Amino acid sequence: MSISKAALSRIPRYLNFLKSLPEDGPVNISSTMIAEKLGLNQVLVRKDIAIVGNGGKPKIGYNRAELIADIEHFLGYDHASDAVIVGAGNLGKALMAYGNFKKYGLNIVAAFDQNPKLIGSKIAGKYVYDIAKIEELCRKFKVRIGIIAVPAPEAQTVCNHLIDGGIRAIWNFAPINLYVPKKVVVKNEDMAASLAVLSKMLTESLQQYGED
Amino acid sequence: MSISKAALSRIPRYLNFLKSLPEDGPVNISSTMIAEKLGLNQVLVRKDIAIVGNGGKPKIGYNRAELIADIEHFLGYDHASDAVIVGAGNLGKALMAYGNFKKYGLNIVAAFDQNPKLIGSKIAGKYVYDIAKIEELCRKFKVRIGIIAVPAPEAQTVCNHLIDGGIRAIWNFAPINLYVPKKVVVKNEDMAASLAVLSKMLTESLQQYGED
DNA sequence: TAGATTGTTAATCGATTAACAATC
DNA sequence: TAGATTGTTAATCGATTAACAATC
Repeated sequence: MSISKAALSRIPRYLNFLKSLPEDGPVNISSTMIAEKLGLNQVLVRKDIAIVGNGGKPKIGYNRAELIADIEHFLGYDHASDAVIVGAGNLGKALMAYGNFKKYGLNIVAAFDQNPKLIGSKIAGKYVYDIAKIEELCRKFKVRIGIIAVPAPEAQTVCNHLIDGGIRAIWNFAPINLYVPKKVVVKNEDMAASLAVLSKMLTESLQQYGED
Repeated sequence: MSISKAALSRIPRYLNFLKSLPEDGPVNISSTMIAEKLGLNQVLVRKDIAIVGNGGKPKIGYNRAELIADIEHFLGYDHASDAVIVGAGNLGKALMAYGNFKKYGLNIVAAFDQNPKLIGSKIAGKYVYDIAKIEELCRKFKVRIGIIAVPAPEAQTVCNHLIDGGIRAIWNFAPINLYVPKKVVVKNEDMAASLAVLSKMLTESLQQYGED
């Protein structure tokens, strides 16, 4: 069954909500409830759940624990993929320290930086290697995912090295458009885009509800 | 003229691309070129540009400098909005050090943290205040945008304080669903969602192009 | 049985793409 | 003038929502 990016993006929200419910609360949960709490249409929620889980029961709803397990499996949280991160500055550190990635099926195995003061040190339990070793180490450990957390001017160079090392997916935090071969996928974490959307939402809200 | 979130998200990419062109290069640029470089449909690009700019010339294209100015104006990069950031840990620091926000029309005026060691210090030129002062200072300085960069368990509390302080837009980096009044807008920077999309793109690419 | 809820089929809506006229 | 490019109108596509049948 195929799933759209929009639908896919909602799945982790369902999981997050389901996990926030008290352990000793009701065993079952309805799509109506999920939809209401997350501000979504209930049919949409049911359709999304139909893709990831194996169904609920009319009048009963979905078994919460089962649904959690289904979503975690669907999202691959039960078998982590290895990743490397390039750039051990504030952003890189923040990402490594974030810690939740393992929960999200992403296992950061190493970091790279060009700063001699950082090379050889450990951050959040991960070794920081010389950026010159990207290709060699990615190949050696068969890593498929690279996270780019370097300043924009260095991002394309870093990206090229990652690809030379056999990386097939890039999570790009640098505010720049990367050029990659067709078989490499890029997901941009585009702060400027987010900010543009936030600004517009704010402007509309101020118009609709007034300044106070 | 109204603009969709999808279209809005593309606008900063155009700007970024236009600015990456050499200063002493051609004066004009065509939608065809922009579309090709960014991997978009050319009609889409023209429609987007029609919303933000005041037109190009058949056979000539768009004046690059004018288009840059139009986009910057449209995105509000020429009149910054004040914002505060809550959480001066790694992520908060990374966001403050990022520096580009001012370019993007966002002026971070202060940070808040609960850590006594940080309170009173300066990070990237911004004072870190006690988290207890959020409401008071947001009111005083009439700040409308709050950035949440605290751990998930604290996010809702912080959010409530920001709203009490008159904040109307929240940029949320905590992996949690925030509950807010109707007039407050929230933009989630949802890492789990991004990661889910990246994973799926990777899986599809591996299927389509093979493992190597 | 009656009501609540799931799941599916049809309708709607909005965004993207295609076709093409306008024009420098 | 001819060709390239913009800008607009129509067609397509996909996602969301509405209607409703199935069922515990």
